[in-house]
Amino acid sequence: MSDITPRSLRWRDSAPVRDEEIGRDDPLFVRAAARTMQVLSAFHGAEHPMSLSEVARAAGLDRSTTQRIVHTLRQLGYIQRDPRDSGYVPGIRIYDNIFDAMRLNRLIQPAVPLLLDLRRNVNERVDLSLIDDLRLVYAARLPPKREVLHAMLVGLGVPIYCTSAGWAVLSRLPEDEARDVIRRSDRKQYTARTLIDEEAIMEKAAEASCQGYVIAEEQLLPGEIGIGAAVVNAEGRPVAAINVTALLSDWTAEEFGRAVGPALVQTVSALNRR
Amino acid sequence: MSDITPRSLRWRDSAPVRDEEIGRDDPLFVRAAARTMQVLSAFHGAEHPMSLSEVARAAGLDRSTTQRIVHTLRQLGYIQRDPRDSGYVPGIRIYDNIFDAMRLNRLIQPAVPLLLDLRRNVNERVDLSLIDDLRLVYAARLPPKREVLHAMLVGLGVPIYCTSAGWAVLSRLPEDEARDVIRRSDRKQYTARTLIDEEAIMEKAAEASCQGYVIAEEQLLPGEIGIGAAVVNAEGRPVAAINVTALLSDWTAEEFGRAVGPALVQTVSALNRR
DNA sequence: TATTACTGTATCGCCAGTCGATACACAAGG
DNA sequence: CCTTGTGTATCGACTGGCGATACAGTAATA
Repeated sequence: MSDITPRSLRWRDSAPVRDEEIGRDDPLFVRAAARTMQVLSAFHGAEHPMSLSEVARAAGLDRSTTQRIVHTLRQLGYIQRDPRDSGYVPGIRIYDNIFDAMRLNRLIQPAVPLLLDLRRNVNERVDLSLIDDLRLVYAARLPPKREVLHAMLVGLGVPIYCTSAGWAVLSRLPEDEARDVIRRSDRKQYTARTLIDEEAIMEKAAEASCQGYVIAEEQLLPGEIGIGAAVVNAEGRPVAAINVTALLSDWTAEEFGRAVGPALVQTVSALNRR
Repeated sequence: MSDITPRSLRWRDSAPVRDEEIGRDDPLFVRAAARTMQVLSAFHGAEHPMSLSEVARAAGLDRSTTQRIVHTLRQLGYIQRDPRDSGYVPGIRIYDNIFDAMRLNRLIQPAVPLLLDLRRNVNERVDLSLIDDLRLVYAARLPPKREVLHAMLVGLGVPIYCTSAGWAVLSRLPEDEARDVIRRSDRKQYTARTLIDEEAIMEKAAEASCQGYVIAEEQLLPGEIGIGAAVVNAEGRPVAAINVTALLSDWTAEEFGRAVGPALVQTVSALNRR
């Protein structure tokens, strides 16, 4: 079974609903809702449609409980049976939620035309991502004219510690928070050049801080070069990031920075503080 | 507040979780899960970030209950507060679910390269949509070179009764089911030319049935022309649809059909019965 | 043909957990 | 001042969900 993303591109470190989060000492915390979402998020990183027991295991719930919740979610359209291979998969109803999320997101709406402008200028892949603790989640993704497969990876999460956009985000955080993010990341060595040393990463953040953007070479995928900048809100806190990605075979880092950097900074500053 | 979709493009007939669905006579139906999803789907068609009371009203739940569920979903990242305007909006965690849904969908994976091929041939917007009862939900959407805004409307639902893709879907259903879908649709007159008569719609379906594709002119938006074909599974039931959309100013219906039809049929048949 | 290990599905009693009433602090607008 | 909206918190009554337990089917062992 092929996948819409190459194997190397599937990061599993998206944060699932953790078991410990349930049963917390919070009178307002309704466990049933958490259980429901645990079931829904049981599909994280799954390779195949999942059987009931697999869902239960992934959700950390009893098989009986899982059964009833799955049954309910199925009736509501949030879970379906896979038509061929037997097993459960997320249902179409989910798509409604993502559409609502994008529609109500104050950042995405004004960003789209600006991203299109940027793409027109630089003619490489342009991404807008939102920040989720340790990772960036693609919210919009414009492929370059030269089409690659990644047309629709909205929802994919990439780590902050080893991406250009992530470094740009770090540069806008107070130092202690930035270091905290880095430390809590499980720094995997995706390529030989992936930075995992805290100081090295902070140095990249510093670079982003003074230039407004920062370039990452081969951090997640060999042969890939990225340039990223962070979007901040009215309080100056980072809320999103934009990055442009290209192939190292087409650019040197210096050329890439000179060609794309200014346009990127301009796009980001148009979105800042809104 | 601008929106990522023009006002005329926001169909509200996406099916929310209905109140009647809760409290049904089903011992396996867990109400708490339904309540949770009612809260999550309360954002359907919302124009602004919603206050607690608005969420409660939209979800059809008590304010207290809503409060606790929102509280929980917020801790889990499925709901956030809008940073500027006060109010709740769907959280980033939602994006994980959509990504899982797409990744585990057996149809989307093999479809992407085929859609790219098709787009390369016809050079107009190409959509893949999944069927959700009365509507089609965009699952992949490839904009044409000539960029329009609609870069990322994954998750948008459009009605079946008045779209080319929808007619193609109808053509693959048994007649009684097709008529049932049409009757249950609340047939709105989007444009002057929108078909709302059952027989007229069935005729379009018949056209789709013999040609393999069908053309729709100005059904949802003035000036828009679309051509659609349905994808069927091994049992011959429709599971998805592909449509190509262009501007009436660029094509006559006949030209459009001759130019795009064969390529579309070929793409669809490559996806059929898998 | 048993045996085992999976599926998905169904039933039911007990008691944990949720509902919803009720209340409070605060802000905006008349 | 009152009124009407926020968001948040507390708590007792009672319901509704948990999870043990069971069963039919299927597929891959022996």
